[in-house]
Amino acid sequence: MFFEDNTPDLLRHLNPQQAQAVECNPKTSALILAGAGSGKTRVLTTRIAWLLQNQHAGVHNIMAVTFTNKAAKEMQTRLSAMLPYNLRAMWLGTFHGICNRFLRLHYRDAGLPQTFQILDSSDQASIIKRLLKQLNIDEKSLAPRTLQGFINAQKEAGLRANVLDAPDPFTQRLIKCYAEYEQLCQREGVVDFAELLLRSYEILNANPALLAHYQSRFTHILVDEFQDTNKLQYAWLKLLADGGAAVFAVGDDDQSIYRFRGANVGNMTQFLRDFQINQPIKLEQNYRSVGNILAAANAVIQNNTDRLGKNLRTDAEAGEKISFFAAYNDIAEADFIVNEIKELKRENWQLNQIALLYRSNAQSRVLEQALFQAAISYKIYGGLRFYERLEVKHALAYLRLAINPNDDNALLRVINFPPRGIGTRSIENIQAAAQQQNSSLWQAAQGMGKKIAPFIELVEQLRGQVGVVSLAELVKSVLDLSGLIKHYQNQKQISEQERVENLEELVNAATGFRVEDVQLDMLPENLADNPALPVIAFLSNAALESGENQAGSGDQAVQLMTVHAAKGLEFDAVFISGMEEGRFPSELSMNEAGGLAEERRLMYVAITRARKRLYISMAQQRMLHGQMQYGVPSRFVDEIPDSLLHHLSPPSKSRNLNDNSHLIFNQTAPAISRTELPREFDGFLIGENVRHEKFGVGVIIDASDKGNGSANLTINFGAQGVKELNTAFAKLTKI
DNA sequence: ATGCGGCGCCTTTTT
DNA sequence: GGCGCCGCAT
Repeated sequence: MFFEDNTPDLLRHLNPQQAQAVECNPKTSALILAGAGSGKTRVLTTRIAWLLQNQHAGVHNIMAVTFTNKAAKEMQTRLSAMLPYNLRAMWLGTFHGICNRFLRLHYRDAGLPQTFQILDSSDQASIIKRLLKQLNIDEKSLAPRTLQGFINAQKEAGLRANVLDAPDPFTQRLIKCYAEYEQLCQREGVVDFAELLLRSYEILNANPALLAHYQSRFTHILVDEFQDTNKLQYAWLKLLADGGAAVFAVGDDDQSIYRFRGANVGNMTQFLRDFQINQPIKLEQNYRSVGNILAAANAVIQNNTDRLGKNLRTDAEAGEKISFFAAYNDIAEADFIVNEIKELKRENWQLNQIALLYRSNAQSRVLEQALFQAAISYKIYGGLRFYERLEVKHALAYLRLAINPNDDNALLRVINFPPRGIGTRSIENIQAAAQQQNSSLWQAAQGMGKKIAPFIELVEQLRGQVGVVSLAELVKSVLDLSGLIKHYQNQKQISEQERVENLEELVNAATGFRVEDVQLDMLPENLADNPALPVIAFLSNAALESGENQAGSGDQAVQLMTVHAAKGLEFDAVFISGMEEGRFPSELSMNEAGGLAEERRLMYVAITRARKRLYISMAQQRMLHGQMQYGVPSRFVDEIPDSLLHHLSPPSKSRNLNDNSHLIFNQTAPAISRTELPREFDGFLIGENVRHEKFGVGVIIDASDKGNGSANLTINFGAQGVKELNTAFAKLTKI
């Protein structure tokens, strides 16, 4: 199309819309609206290859940004396979990874120590708790979570404490704490996730020469999952592209599910305006799902307004209908899923091609238990990841002290772990001294008593090893000299033995760690002569990539994860569990403006993960957070046309209780039984779903016998409210 | 000064 | 079910 096209091979496997996207004008920006399963990654990587092969750009002119490390790696792998070039000069990584590289390169401009550490969200939470204590603010009057959310939201909007103002005293106090937090982090040389971006943006903005350099270098910026960018990320991109770079943004407004952490779908329309793009290019051909599944996804998402407008189509056959199962309780739901998985296994479906999705991590427990008892191997993604484990964080804290003893957070974490007789009192003394002389805890702790001396000695010893011994040796030293490993070895419980294994695994990770391989996090050249380089790289890697790829994807195991975690993945068979109103959509989202629409997009993401078969299930009763919850089917189930659904009727206990079916009952009884037999009230059970001609579908949450054969039922009809009805008068049908 | 048991409170999604 | 806090025993 442009110039001589010497890459027909590249385009051969693309459909016309994909080819149009890949070959669009290399000098101007473009927005690609790419539906689920429409070949988004292929278009993105082919575009890069096309730019290079047609000499529209050199490798060093390209920056490619993704949100997850997984996506970055995937792109890296595909590009390496596609192209004969060395791609090292290309900046390819996550927003956070790229900004990390940038700040390490320009640490002086950024006003940071070269060895600055990255806080993950739990590190940030503990700093905030410490801060509140220091400021004498009661956690009840200001929840740490609230402050943490406030700080991150402000940073993501590009706002520093000194430009904020508020009329109400509560917000004023938040702003004050934000300012204190900034100081604290600065003093300790630590940087949270949002700070990586904000600081990068600020130094570019404040330094014309620097900005000009990067603007002329990066002539092509490609962005994946553009719908997930927040305002700050967009401003950063816009600043970088302001010298005339062509931005190739790929996204799907229907898959925007990270609004809660600042993602702003509005960036897509903003982008069209700011970069003068007439028409987005739409990829609407779906190559993933069978017809019925796609039809269900389209039907659900159509209930959202303000979409950019896009309808996926497929040439695939209709396939099977979507199975819907309403279980009596969560355990029965898990049993249903396990039985279906067994059946799939018999039909030779690959276990690792089966995914089990849920809205929140807490729902995984029951499913896990059922899978475990059925001896079906499974793999859980998310939840506690490797680098987030307590013992691993302890070990990393020692490592952080080894390169920066002024890291107060790290010091507090391990000064008395394993226990070495430094109690709350001593720590308070150190903190007071530090505050008085405006120094770090480490400095204040010098010469403060004989209990503390061995700890100081220990840290000094570790510091002396940095750059002298290998990274793996250093980690081993940490475990041995600190007594961490011995501490856990002395514990009797099996769970503690697992911690020993994790620590050993950490040594393995350090042994296998190659600084050169961290190309994705891209450590800059000016660090090369710093003896702490491997340690810094290792720690950055741990913070930015908290072990998300540790799962052996090749293993034959059912994949368990939240719907969020499933984005970007696909499976032959998918189970969406816990489809109850209030769980999915989550009732917490209902109070927020636009919350329901976001939940619906989440449902859209969940449905479109499935290639061939989709199951949707719910539990009328569920034990969650130690409380019994009663649920009716999610509204999202109602939004799927009935013609696409296949209702699998649950084994109805109430119907069978009076005949001799107790044998069947025993047979289907959950392996882990939680309650005795449910009691009947005029044929109804607590937790059962019923339909009332006026109030619609509800769930029985309480009942009492009237003595004359009828019963009073308390029924929750959701939006229609809670009603008390007598079975003798009300027309109720079970469903 | 530390360790441990009991009690009350919260509870979504993640780079 | 998990976590922080408190009070008591060591």
